[in-house]
Amino acid sequence: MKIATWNVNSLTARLQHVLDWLQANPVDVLALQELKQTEDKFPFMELEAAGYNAVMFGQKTYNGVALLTRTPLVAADVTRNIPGFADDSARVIAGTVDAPGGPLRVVGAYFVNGQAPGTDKFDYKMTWLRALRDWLRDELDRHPRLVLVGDFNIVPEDRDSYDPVGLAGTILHTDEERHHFKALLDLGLVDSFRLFEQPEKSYTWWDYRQLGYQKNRGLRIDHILVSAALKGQAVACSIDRAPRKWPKPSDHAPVTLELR
DNA sequence: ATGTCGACGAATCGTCGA
Repeated sequence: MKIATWNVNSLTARLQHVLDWLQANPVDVLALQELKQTEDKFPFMELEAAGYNAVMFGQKTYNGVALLTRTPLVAADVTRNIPGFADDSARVIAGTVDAPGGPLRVVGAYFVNGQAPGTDKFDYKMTWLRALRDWLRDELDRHPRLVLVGDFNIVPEDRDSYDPVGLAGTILHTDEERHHFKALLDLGLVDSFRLFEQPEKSYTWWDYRQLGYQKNRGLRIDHILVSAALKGQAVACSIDRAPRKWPKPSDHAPVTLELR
């Protein structure tokens, strides 16, 4: 069973990339972020023709998340955003899929970027991260078999940044953000990418500017965290850089986890 | 290199967010 996550930077602009990638990589679940579209624009038909069911939570211009699945989700328990946390942004969608070993809870999220420390947006990021952790604590009680996937907008460790010294203390690299990432691990979640040997300088995002991809000036900010109950079933986790080389790419690459 | 990309509203570019 394979679960993937991809920030597509507008599904309107990237639908063909998603369809092409799914054809080559027929994962069981694909979580998408930054759809930048409302539900009436969402390509349900095209995805269905490609063999995928979809649930989405969108808004105009910004944010927006979806879960694409080869088999329909348990419809009754799809959750949009963090329950009890008032939020103008569409950032979270969670659902349950049937999987070997029992139902699997998939939480797809587009974490707040936060702009820069000291700004209102950074404060919102901290508040949102606290609310996410508090909700996930309960969610893990209800669903011990859980994966948290998406664009975390957090560089967990120095080795996940092309310039950890020059960028120390800047957005995505602050101690406060890393503290929140660790707080998720303290819930029993594990960064599945680090369960396996990985190439040096593995990143999931590269700035469009300054030949960021060509120079591998990237960050690893897209993650797949697995609950303790699932950790033993993880077989592989990898970043697929291929679509980052296609014409008009998303600035993010997809990440895929394989569970046995 | 503020050095790109995408969406939007209003104009055929400026602004915002990432």
